[in-house]
Amino acid sequence: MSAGDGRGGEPVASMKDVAKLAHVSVSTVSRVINRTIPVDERTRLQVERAIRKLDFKPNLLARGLRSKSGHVIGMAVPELLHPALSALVNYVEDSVRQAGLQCIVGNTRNDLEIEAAFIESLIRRHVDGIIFSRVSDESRVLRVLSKNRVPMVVIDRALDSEGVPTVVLDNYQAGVLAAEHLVGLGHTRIACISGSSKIHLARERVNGFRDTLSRHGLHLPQTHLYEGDFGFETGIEGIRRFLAAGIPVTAIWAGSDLAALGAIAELGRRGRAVPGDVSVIGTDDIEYAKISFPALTTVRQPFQEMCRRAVELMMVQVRGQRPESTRVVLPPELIVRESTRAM
Amino acid sequence: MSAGDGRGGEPVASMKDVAKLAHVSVSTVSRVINRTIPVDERTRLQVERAIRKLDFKPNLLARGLRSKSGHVIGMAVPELLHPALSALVNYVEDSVRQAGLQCIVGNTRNDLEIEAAFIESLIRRHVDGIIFSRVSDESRVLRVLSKNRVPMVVIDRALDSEGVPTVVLDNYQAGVLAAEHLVGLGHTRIACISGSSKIHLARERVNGFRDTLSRHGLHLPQTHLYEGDFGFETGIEGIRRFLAAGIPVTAIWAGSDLAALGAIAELGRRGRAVPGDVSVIGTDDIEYAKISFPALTTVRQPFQEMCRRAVELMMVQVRGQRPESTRVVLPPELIVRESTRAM
DNA sequence: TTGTAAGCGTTATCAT
DNA sequence: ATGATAACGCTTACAA
Repeated sequence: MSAGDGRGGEPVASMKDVAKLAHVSVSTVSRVINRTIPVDERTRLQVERAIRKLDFKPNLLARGLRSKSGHVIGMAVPELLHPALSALVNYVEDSVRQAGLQCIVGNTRNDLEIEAAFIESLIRRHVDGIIFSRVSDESRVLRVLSKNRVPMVVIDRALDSEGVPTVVLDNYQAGVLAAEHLVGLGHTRIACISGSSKIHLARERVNGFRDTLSRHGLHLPQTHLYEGDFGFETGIEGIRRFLAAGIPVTAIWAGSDLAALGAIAELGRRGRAVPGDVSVIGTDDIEYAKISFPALTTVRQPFQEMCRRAVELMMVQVRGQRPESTRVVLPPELIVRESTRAM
Repeated sequence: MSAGDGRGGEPVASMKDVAKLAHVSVSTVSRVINRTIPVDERTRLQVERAIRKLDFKPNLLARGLRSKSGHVIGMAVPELLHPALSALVNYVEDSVRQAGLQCIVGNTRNDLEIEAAFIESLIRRHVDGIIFSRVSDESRVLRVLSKNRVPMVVIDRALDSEGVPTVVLDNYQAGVLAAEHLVGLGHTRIACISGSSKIHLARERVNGFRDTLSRHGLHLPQTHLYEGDFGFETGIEGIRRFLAAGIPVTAIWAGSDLAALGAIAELGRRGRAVPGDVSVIGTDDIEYAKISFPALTTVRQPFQEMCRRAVELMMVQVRGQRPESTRVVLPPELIVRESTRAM
């Protein structure tokens, strides 16, 4: 209510103000800031003094409008509370920041409407690029892409169609690693809790797992394979099924750490100790894997590297170049902790 | 290399193109889009047809430049992999989206340099507002605030200084709830693993805890209080100290769920069952509290509500109003799961 | 080396 | 109800 109450402070200096104070033209100020064209030492110092004096900060909106790059990218994930996906956001943000840009992140909540609206907004905002995780609907994304030609990279879940640069895990190899670990520990009664076989990535993983068991003379019958999703509940449900069917497993591979954790919890509640009675190995290596008890043995997805490569792939496009490879496949890694044990 | 190889597609329609196609002026197009001034039914239809035909999308950069609102806010958190903080991002993003804006999120990594650079960028970008979590350095933030007068809200860790709108947990009450739960279960040998007493919020929590124990005729000696941080390792270290000192506790309150989980893991490795031998209660109610085994009893921090209120507090300022209350204090809630048990 | 001026795509203030 | 036209703050030919 008193004087000086209103917000606003000093009314934000613009290049014009700086120019006036330094007795030069705005273009000279621009040159000093962007170091694009050599400027006389003396005038440069003058301009820099004026900038400091006015605490001038270039307006990124104006710059973006003019030079067609706002130095922002968009990142869409289907779920922000999921530890694997927040890891993705974390590492993408890191790489993006190192490249000098910022990240608009959107949680699409696995909702096509929200996803579409978010992408639409990003395009209106003329972001430099978009990084996607787990796209829910291929066609929609591709339509957006073809219309607007905004640099785009898909991470973690590949689109089958070519042309959209993609970073994925070698999912078959993930299955191989899990199977070899369990077999190496002497297990023979082995089961698998997986994502839906409709999802390419889930199929690949199971194939690698099954093939490797076969190579060791072991069989993975359909009864020993529970297909749910990659969530915690799926782990619980998988154990319930196996127990209800009286299947005497001593080792289980889960297609996600969350499912593995669900399995461990349910086994515990049913009086089975992990790894005493049953060994459990997960997939992903989310943060919780380290801090759970028993700490989770898992097939690690190199999230950090995946994100680094995705951002790299995007920046190449931003610079107007064609990416060398349009599909980056990264190897998984076995991380042995406490939840698996020799028979 | 073939023709049509270059990127760009059709060269993005602008309002001018729409105006030309609809045989009207750009101002009319603007009016149709913003419904700010009544427009003749017939011309409106014409314009709308042209918009559809050209797949015109207003350029948010230009709009932001002109109307001084880019419909973006910035959100800074010190750590994106921490489940409590990714919860914050999740819920803030949700509320912000519902308000029709988007979120630029930055992980400041507890690094003052990064934090300062991020905030600086947000200001250059003329974001509508900034939401902070766990500010590392008060003075710096306040300086930025006073210079630029950008709407700002601090969440989760209050600044002591008045004037910066803040949303916090009633930390004293959190301690009260934890103590009452443990006392109600019949425990008398009670310890506490807390954050540094230098942090106001940690002190408050311990005060609530200690006062409540006193009210029940119990004492919390300094030996039964381990001060670390809010991380997993702190839980481990706390247990080690208690065990090394031969302190026979039967119940522990940890100042974060992460520390509680660390405590449970270390107890397990030392052969103590939870809740069989020792009851453990945490603070926060992160996602992992539900899915750990045993599921974690905890004092819940209402993250969703906190974020909703924070965004609300910010939007009020964005609209140029003064917030009614400059400090919102939300009550914690006791969530009983499996990790605590009666003596 | 420096200045002038024309945009970038909007919104907002005038007239008409 | 509609149309010129001037900003918004910056970059960038083009001149000087």
